[in-house]
Amino acid sequence: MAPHLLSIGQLASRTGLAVSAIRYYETQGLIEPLRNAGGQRRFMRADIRRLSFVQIAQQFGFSIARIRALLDELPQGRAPNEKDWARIGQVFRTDLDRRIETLKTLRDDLDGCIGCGCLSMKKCALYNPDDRIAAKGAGPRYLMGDRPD
Amino acid sequence: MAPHLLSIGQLASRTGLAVSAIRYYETQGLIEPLRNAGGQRRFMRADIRRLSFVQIAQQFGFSIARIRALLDELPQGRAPNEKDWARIGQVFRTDLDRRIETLKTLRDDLDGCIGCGCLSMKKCALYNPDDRIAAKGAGPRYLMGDRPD
DNA sequence: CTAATTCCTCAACCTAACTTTAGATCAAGG
DNA sequence: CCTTGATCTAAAGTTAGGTTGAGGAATTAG
Repeated sequence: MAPHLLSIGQLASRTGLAVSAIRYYETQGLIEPLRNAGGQRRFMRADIRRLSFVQIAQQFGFSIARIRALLDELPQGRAPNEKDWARIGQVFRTDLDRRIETLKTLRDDLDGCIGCGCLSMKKCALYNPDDRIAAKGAGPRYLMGDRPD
Repeated sequence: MAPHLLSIGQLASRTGLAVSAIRYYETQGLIEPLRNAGGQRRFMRADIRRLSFVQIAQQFGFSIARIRALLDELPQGRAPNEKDWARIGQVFRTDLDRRIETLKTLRDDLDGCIGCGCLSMKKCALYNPDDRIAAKGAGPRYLMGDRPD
């Protein structure tokens, strides 16, 4: 085997991924291995980093589709350099900040609720959280079940 | 219909849930409606709050199984009071705090990475995150694909 | 009383992210 | 050359959290 090419099993042990997962990622367009004469997949060393990136992104809660979009921004011809990866890191950063803020707001709302008995009263911040769940469409207007009238 | 009992359609419009979702929640043990003579479900008003709680808990990212466990702590005979709900609120609070901390750690690690070119270098905090992903078993030791030697 | 709703159950389908299985082929060691 | 282990494809199975549809019964409005 060409010294710089890896079989799927070798890539699996280098990344910690299951062989089946790597094949699945190929169907999802996250990697595009070469094939040898016998039809077996042959991966470049850069694919190790690429799949490692996939795993990190998944820890961050990104979907396969979103990860593919990020990977599509990497250069095609050359191996990605530090700046390429750093630019993607910035996307993570922004996303994490947003998620932390969301959770903090939720927690703070909840704090008010615990203090004031919100979970059964009419005025709590979770009571009419239109802004937070607006994206979900015509959801419940009065989450804890009390009526407006 | 008894004045204090609700049909599944009424409960659906009061909670914003789909009728099918309410039936599903019953199969999952989140609610146990009565049945009328004709075999149709009849819900108590307290179930409005119960299902509203389910929706809030889902916003918090809790699984059905975990929500069922929380609901199981509510009193059986009487309608839950403020203290009952507040005790559960405390569980949310603890969980949220833990998740915020996790995300912050991840973000701070990432900040170091962006600053130092981590995403392609050998020493970044994401490089060997055993502590963070230990629970996942024998995962990759060197996430970004560089070898230890 | 009749028609229109609503509700019933059961089974099948859906997305995401994979794993498992079956049967066949490829590659490498002795 | 032969055996063993790795790989191949395609299809089906898995878990979570539901939705959809078929065929039939109950309720409600007029």
